[in-house]
Amino acid sequence: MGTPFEDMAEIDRLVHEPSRLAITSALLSCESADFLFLQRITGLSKGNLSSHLSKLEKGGIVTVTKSTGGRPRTTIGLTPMGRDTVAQHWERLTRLRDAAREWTAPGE
Amino acid sequence: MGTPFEDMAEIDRLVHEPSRLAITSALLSCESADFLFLQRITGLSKGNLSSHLSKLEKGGIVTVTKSTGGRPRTTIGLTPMGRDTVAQHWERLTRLRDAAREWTAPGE
DNA sequence: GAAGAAAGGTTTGCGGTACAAACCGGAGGT
DNA sequence: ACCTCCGGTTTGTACCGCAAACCTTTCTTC
Repeated sequence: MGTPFEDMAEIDRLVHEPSRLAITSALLSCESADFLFLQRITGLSKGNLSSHLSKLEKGGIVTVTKSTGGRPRTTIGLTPMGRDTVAQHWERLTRLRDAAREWTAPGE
Repeated sequence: MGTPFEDMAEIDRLVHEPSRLAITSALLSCESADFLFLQRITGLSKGNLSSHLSKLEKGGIVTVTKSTGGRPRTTIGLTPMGRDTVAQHWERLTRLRDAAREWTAPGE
């Protein structure tokens, strides 16, 4: 690991994207949530939420399971790896902010 | 303002982009920095740093001033508005993380 | 039991963006 | 005078997010 500033280059853009950061952060504190609930708290349209979830699923961050029988119902949860990834992401961001707080330009 | 989750929709993507978040956060704690210094701490290529700075300048976040006479030298600093924008950005991010920490899914 | 409305998602089209790599202009060395 | 290298800018391409159109399966109502 380099400085927090350099580290931003390695940031996971899959998670960093604002809507997905909201989704994954919401999922951090619960086992799972259903589609409509996520839609409500993020304010995203069905279409965009769906496409964000597909990307997160493809990236191994979340699992998306659809109920069979009755009205369709989709439940979303973080994978163990996803949980790690999101946690690490927040760590990096926090380190960056803290570094910015403490730091003054060298050579000045 | 809505919930921290909804708020992510309003996040300023100009500042949120990882490289630019590194740049602007670095600038938060100093009056100004020169091009090469920013390049060094962020690890960006000249080309990309330059293009990020142009976007930040166009968005009114930073000022970019070039020295005349002698070797070219470019100095970058946050505008007052830029300083506000970046600070607000961090506030939003912090609120999101804190919300994710405290929150458990309602109705479950 | 058939038609229509509607919930629950998916796909598509397009405008915008980041990054790598080519390019450029002028100062210093020789 | 030439060459080279520092300090940036421009360009070209591949990807990405968003809105809006589209699909599919379930309820409702007669």
